[in-house]
Amino acid sequence: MTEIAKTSEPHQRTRGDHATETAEDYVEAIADILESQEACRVTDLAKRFAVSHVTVHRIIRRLQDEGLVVTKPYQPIHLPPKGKRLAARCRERHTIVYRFLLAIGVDEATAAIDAEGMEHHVSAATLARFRELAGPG
Amino acid sequence: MTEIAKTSEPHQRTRGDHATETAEDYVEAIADILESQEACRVTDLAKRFAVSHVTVHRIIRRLQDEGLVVTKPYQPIHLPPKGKRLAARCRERHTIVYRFLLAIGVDEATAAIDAEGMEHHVSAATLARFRELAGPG
DNA sequence: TCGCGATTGTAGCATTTGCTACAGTTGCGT
DNA sequence: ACGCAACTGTAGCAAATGCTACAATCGCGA
Repeated sequence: MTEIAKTSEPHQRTRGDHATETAEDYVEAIADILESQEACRVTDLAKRFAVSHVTVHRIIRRLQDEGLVVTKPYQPIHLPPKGKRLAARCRERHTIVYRFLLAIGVDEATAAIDAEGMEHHVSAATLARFRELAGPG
Repeated sequence: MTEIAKTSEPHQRTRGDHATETAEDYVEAIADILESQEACRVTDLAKRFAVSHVTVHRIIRRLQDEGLVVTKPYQPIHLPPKGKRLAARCRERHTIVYRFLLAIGVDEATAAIDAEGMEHHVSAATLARFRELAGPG
């Protein structure tokens, strides 16, 4: 019973959602860091996410497998075109959500925190409405 | 390096966020089900979340440890006062987010989906603004 | 009352994401 | 040229959330 898992790779649907969020967060962070520094290292991300360097290392390795980032042992992390595109999309979405929250009267600190969590759950349709209501940027 | 994990229980911060979301989702779902049926069973939740009954069983056991739900072997699931309070809070928040999305012009189907994901990331301050902008319910 | 289907519970495994502890690299200063 | 500190990588563990497969329980109909 339960009639689930009709597809070949079972539990990948829900897991996938979270994995996607992680990928987006990391790629976005890497793009951010690469704007203020010449190189992005595992340690930078570990500080950013308040996580051990080991966790970052493993996630980066997975992102590399997915073609979203590029690294070599003991070398900084780069974004290939695919990663840059994703970063740009995430960045834009994040900005829209953030500006929208400000526009409806949420204070900056709260808007920053909420945008961080909300952005991954805002559909294209909702984002479009947010964009309009956020007013001119 | 990494200077994290100063507290006694390390990786509980981030994990905790997700665990909280799960708890809220389940308690909310139980409250929902108990409104349309006289009893809420593991199977009902498994269908609701499109997950195996085993996964539900384990989560319910954890929620029971936290005092959010009450169950006995082979018996339906109930909500103690603590669980009912949490459910009420979640429900209200969910409703506000949903009504808000409708108010800004998002279609019902999309609003339902987005509200589901967004609700866990909306702070009290943002929720207050949402409530005002959602208009009279 | 007996049995069979549905529900619930248990065992065991995989994956993700945390961690600590330790090992390997790199690079800079002496 | 050497060594130490910082950074990176590896090994191994815990917990959460998925799964399948199998066992146990319940309840209803024959």
